[in-house]
Amino acid sequence: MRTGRPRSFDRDKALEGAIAVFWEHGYDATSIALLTSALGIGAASLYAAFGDKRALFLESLDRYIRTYGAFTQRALAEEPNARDAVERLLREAAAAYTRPDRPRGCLLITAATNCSPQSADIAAHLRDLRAAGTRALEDKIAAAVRAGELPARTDAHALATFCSAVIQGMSA
Amino acid sequence: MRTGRPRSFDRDKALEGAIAVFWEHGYDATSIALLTSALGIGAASLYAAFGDKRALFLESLDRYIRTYGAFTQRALAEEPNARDAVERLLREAAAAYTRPDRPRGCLLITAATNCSPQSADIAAHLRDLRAAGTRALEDKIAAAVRAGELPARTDAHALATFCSAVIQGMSA
DNA sequence: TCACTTCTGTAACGATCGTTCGAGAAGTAC
DNA sequence: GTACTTCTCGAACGATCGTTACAGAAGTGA
Repeated sequence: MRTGRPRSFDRDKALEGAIAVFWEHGYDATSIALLTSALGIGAASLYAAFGDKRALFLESLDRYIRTYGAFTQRALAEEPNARDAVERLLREAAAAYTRPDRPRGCLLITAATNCSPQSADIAAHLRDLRAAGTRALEDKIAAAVRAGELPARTDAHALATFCSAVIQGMSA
Repeated sequence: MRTGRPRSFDRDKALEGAIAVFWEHGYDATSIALLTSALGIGAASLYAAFGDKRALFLESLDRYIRTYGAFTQRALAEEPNARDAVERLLREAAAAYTRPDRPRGCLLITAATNCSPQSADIAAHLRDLRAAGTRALEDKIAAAVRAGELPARTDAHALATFCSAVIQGMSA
């Protein structure tokens, strides 16, 4: 059994709250004071539970991708046809980014636009994640081209990039 | 003649430099220290010439719209056909947002995403400016529909919103 | 009960934020 | 020359940033 004074808050609920705050304000604009007041816990507790701000953001990001943002991977994995996958992707993105009970847009897209120079690594990390998503879409399209579902002259890279741009535009 | 010690720098050049810094880092992430080092001016001189940070940003924004961002209004004003206007808009936006000698994207779109709560009015102002641009596009499309250039059932609002989303996506 | 461990609230750290004050520099007007 | 106005440099303001030290609270194991 774990000894010592038990934590007075639910770590998972706090993480969920942190996701909401980061989602709404981005990384830089989310201060520790904002987090502590939103989550109702002291700064020391937050640091003891999650490390520093950067680690808390990365953990929030990881959970976000596996929950709120998972529809993108599901669309690509569950739809056998590439065209259906793209259509579902766009439809679900439009729905997900405008839900009234959640912050608007996509955490990956908006969290680190215009970040300060000292958090450039966070911005780079988010850029990599977005690029990975675009590449997954490109692979799906390229596979469909090889399978004959799409015209042979389809530029998979350009099409995937365009779809990502549309999604990023919807997010804003 | 204006008496007193003359200003040691070119106000217009400084404003141009401020546009570049705001364009690259956004509003919140642009600190006064960043501006003074980029422009080679002391903080007091900057305040004497432009007021405070907010006023400097608004003046930079005004000048940006009339120079770098003017292609949008030109496309709508100079192209008689709505379809040509939209095509030109998209092409010129793609070119303008990827010029290697300038920061990427659009200042209006990226400057105040994820801003801190105390600069929410700046974000609201930028939102209004973007909305005005979308409305101008919508008016152009609606006029084309009335003139018979586009199908009568065209949803001008939806189409204009979609084009704006694509442009905003290209900016990111 | 008593040691031990872990968490919590408070207060503070140095750094940076936007902004301003004061002394001196650099001009014009007389 | 002197008076006057304006700008420039450096230091400093209070506020906030992310982060941590410290003392006490609240548990477990004996």
